[in-house]
Amino acid sequence: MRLATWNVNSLNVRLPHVLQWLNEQRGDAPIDVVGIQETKLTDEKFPHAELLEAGWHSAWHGQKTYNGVCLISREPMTDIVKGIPGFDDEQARVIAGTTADGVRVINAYVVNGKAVGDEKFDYKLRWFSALTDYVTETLAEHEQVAVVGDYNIAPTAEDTHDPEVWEGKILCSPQERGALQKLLDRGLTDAFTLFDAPEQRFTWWDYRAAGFRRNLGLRIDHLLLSDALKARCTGFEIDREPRTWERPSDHTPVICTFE
DNA sequence: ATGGCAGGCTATGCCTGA
Repeated sequence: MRLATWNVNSLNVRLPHVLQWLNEQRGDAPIDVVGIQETKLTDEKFPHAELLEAGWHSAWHGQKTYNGVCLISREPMTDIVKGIPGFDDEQARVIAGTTADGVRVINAYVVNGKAVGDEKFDYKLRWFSALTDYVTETLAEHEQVAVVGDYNIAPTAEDTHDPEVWEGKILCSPQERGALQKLLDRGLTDAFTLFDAPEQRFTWWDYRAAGFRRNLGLRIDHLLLSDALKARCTGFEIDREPRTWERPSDHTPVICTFE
């Protein structure tokens, strides 16, 4: 089984890339589920029919202009839950579902936060705390859990292209890293840490100033695994290829393989 | 040098992103 996460920065613009990428992954090791963030689509505009025609099932949770998440899968997912239960949120940032073989997948687009101390930063921390409680409840109900998505948090200084620029700033503050650690402490492992760190570890590059060419990146997209799922994990890959395509998303897909 | 680029919309400039 292969599970992926990808912030596509508008599914309207990026649907051809998503279909091309899913198609290229077919064969020996096809993608079973990909959690997508920043669809930027209202529910009525979600390209459900186009995906189905291409052989993919989907579940979506969208809003106008901003945010929006979905799960695209080879087999239909079940028990779809949208948003964080019990957390009143106008922003469509979370969707969860269970795969055919019983893996509970929570797909999240974590709040950016704008700047440390900004009111959006406070919302980010409140929101992440609610996500942490939700994950804790999910771990009590399911053995195999994956919490995937765009976390908008670079876990360590090594996950930034230039710590001089990033340390202490948004995405890299002690508060955000502490919140991520608290989530991990509930019983999850960052799949990236299961294998030798690749030379290229970033998952996002700034559109500006030739960020990709100059490798001005961050590692902010993650797949966090419960112990039972971690035991099945045989591979981790950041696929930089779609970032090289014409008119790409600023994020690139991250994939976990399971036996 | 604190911007650059990209997407979406109240659109022909502004907001958000990371």
